Amino acid sequence: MSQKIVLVEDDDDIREIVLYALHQAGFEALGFASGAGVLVHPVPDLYILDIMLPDEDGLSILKKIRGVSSVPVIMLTAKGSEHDKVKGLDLGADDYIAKPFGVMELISRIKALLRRSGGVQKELALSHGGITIDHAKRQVLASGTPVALTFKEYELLHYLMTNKGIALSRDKIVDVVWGYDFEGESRTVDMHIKSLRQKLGMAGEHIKTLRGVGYKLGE
Amino acid sequence: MSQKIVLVEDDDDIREIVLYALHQAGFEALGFASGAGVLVHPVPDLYILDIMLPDEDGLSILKKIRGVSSVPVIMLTAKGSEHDKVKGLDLGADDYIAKPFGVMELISRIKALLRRSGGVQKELALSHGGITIDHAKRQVLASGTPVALTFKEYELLHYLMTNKGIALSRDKIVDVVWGYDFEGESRTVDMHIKSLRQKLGMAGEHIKTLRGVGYKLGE
DNA sequence: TATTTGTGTAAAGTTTTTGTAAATTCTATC
DNA sequence: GATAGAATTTACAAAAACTTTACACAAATA
Repeated sequence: MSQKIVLVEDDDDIREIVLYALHQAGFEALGFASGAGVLVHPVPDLYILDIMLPDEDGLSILKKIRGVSSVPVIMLTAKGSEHDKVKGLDLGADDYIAKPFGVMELISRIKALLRRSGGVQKELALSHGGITIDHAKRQVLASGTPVALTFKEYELLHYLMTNKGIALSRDKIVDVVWGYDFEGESRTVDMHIKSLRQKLGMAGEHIKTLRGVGYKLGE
Repeated sequence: MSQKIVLVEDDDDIREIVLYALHQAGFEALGFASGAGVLVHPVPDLYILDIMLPDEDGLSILKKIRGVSSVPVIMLTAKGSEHDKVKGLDLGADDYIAKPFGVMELISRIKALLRRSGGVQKELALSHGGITIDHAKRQVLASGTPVALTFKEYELLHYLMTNKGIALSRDKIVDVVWGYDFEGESRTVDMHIKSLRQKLGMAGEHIKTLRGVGYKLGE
C-alpha cells in the first residue's frame, strides 16, 4: 500500500521531473498544473504546493486543505528572497523548500514528514471521489462545494464513506442507518440513495448500484 | 482569535486583492475606499493606509489615528521617487511599502509589526460573524453593539463560540451548559437558542439548526 | 422477444422536529 | 415572604423530513 502524494505545480518540466522521481521512490504521485481539481481529489498522504500558481495561489489551496485535514503540506517557494520571508511567516505548511531544489532533498524531506506525521495523524475528514465528509462539523463537500443533507441522508452517506469499496446490502444499511428492520418491502433506502446522488451532483456517480445486492461507494 | 486589520485604499482592484490575501492569511480584514468612516470603526490591531486618497489623504488619517492610539500603521506609497521622500520624512508610520508590492511581502511585514508591537498577542475575545465574546469581561458584542445576556444564554453562547463550526447535539449542550441530563423532552435548549438569536439580531443567524442533531455556530 | 425481477423516481401522505408565545415554577434579593 | 427576573415547561403551529405508493424503466432470465 504505497503512499499518495499530490503535487500542484504549473511548470510542466518541474512537474514531470518531480513526478518521475516520486514514482521512482515508490510513491503514488499525482500532478496538477493548477488549483482546479485538486480538492476534488481524495485527500492524499501529503501535498506539495507551488506557492505561485496561475489561477489560485498555493496559499489559498493550503487554507482549504487545512479546513478539512491536517495532512502534511510542503510549499515550494520561488526565489531566495521570497523564500525566507514566507518561511518566517509560518502559514501553516509543514515545510518550505526554495526553488531550485534537488529532487533527492525533496524526497528526503517528504519521507521525514511522513515518518513524523504518520504516528498520530488524525484525519478530520473522510474523502473519496470528490466527496468529503467532516463528521465533527457534520459537513459534506461535493467537488469542493458544501452540500446540505438531511439527517438520514447524512447518516447514509457517512455509512457508505466509512465503508468505501465495500458492498452493502439493503438489510445491512437499514440495520445501521435506520437501526431496525423494516417490515415489508419499501423503497426507502433507494429513495435516500436517489436524493444523495442528486445532491452530490457529479460526485454522486460514485455511489454504485449492485443489482440484487445493495449499494457501494467507489471502487 | 484572529487579528483585525483596516485597509484604506481607493483603488478597488488593489483593495480586493489585499483583502483577499489578508483573509487567506487568517486576518480579519476590513476595507475602506476613503477616509470617511475609518475612524468611526473600532481601532483594529493594525492599519494599512494608502498615502494618496480622494477626499482626505492618508497622512491626515495617520495624524488622527496617532492622536488616539499607537496602533501600528503601514503606509502605501505610489511611485519610487515619492516613496523615498515619504520614507525619509518619518511621518509617524511604522512601515512604508512602495507600490506595486507583492502581497506576500505585505503580509510578512504585517506579521513582523504585529509581532513587534503586540509582543505575544493576548487574545481575550472570541469572534465570529459579528459576534464577539470577551470572557474576561463577560461581555458580548453583536455587530459592534453590546448585548445583555442572562446567565444561561451567555454560557450557551460561550459554548457555541468555543466550538464554532462544530456540530453540537442537544445532549452535549445540556451536559456542558446545564451540567446534568434533563429527564423527558423539553424545549429548554431551543428556548435559549431562540432568545440568543433574538438578542443577537442579524448576527444571530450564524447559529444554525442541524435538524435531528442539534446546533452549530458558523461555517 | 417476452417475461420476470429489481431499481429509479415523482408525488402524496404521514410523522417528526423545531420555533415560539404564554403559563408556570424557581431563585435571588430585598 | 414579597417581588422581579430568570429558567423551565406546556402547548400548539409551522416547517422539514421520512415513508409509502404507484408506476416507469432497465436489466436479467427464460
